[in-house]
Amino acid sequence: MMDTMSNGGAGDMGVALLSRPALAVQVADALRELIMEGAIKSGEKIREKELTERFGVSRTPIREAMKILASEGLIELIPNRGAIISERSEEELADAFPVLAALEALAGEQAARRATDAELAEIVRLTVELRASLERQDRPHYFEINQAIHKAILVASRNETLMRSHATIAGLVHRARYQANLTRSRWEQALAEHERIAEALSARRADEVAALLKTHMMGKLAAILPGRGGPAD
Amino acid sequence: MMDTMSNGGAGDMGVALLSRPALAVQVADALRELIMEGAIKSGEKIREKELTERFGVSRTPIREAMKILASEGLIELIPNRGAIISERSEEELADAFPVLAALEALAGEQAARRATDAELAEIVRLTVELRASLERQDRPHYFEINQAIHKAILVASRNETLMRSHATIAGLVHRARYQANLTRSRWEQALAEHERIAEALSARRADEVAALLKTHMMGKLAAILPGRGGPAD
DNA sequence: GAATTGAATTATGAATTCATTATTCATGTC
DNA sequence: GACATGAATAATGAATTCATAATTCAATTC
Repeated sequence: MMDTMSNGGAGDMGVALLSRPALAVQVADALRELIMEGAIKSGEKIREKELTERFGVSRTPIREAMKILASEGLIELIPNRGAIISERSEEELADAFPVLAALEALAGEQAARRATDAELAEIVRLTVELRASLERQDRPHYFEINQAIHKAILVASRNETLMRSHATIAGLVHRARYQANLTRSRWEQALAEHERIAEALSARRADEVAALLKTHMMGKLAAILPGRGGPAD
Repeated sequence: MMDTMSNGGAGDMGVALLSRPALAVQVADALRELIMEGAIKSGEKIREKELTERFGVSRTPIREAMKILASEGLIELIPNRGAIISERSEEELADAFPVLAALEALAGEQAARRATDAELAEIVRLTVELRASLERQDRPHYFEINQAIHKAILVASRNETLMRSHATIAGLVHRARYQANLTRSRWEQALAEHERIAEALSARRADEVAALLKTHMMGKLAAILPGRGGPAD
């Protein structure tokens, strides 16, 4: 027992001696990871006992972790009947994406005003790398760099509250959905949008960055749910 | 014991026979209420034992509730040292408001497209009432109607995810701050903005509603934190 | 043979207990 | 008299135990 997450001695990991996060938080992070990576399928029932065995801790921190994830909307808690991974209906996806788009637009707007020159240069560099990965047809790498760019914009916005909100919504729209439905033409279009975003960011044209990011995100939705993501929705 | 929140017999309240929310959720709601109403001051330390006595339940549901509130950012959990009500620094307020503005702008945009005619009529009616309360110099009533309008727009957006995100951020920027710093001229200006919003909504001019709401919210920030809320950030 | 009822099992909800970490206060030393 | 060290106290973190609700399965009846 106590295999996966030792909370015992002080010199366990060599790092994090000062104020280790509570077990419940560690469990929540681990579970979130599992859910977002799709290791636990949507609609699946979560039994506390299984998690107890998987993580090697008692039910108490597990239950606390479930409360956290439930408040984020990642799982659904049914009284006396345990938790299930929330199914994301098409409707919920169609709801979540505009919110994500609005948050990213704001991130871009604030990043255009607040980012350091070095941060902007890094985003430009990543965008160049993005084109390279498209030309190599390297989807996993494209995907990775794409994530990094969006993350960099968030960070450059210097808005902690914004980052938290974004992380929550992004968690709902988990990434499995992203990679699918990426046709070559959509791929090219997305890259062109990214290049315009990088350019507008470099010129610190805040409003334009915001508009471009919003369009970009809604384009993603349209690629995922054809017929629902149009700008007129 | 078991005074405030009885979870015992089935016929206790007559209502809610089917799947009563777990105690932890009830505690979380009650605590959230207390914090948002300012009954517990910012920066104050929360002792689990006090809450145990106040609510008449054991520490377990209390601790689960605290995890929920912490994940919402309402309180801060320090390992082995309990929780404190998060102080909102001016910086955090200045961060949170643009997020709130972006979310309300999206709500307005979607409401303009999705609201029923009846919902739009109700928002117009509330706006008329808003003017009446200004003319009566009835601040509490103005404040109440104001809240109702923003809520109505959120509901009319028909976006559950958006409503949840908004509620979380709105919780951070709790209402005590609102009522202060409302000069007569700012009051008049805010009302004028509300009337333009109602008009644009009625005409279903989505983009205009979004822009107006964003400006309106940033104006609120400027009234609260002079010198930080300008459109140029 | 199908359906319904009730007992047994299993899982969750909450309380209690145990362990560990902070904090506080007193004592001793410089 | 001030600071440091250590013991006592109190609070949190997690495990265990107890209670209650739901599910399952078998037996009985129609």
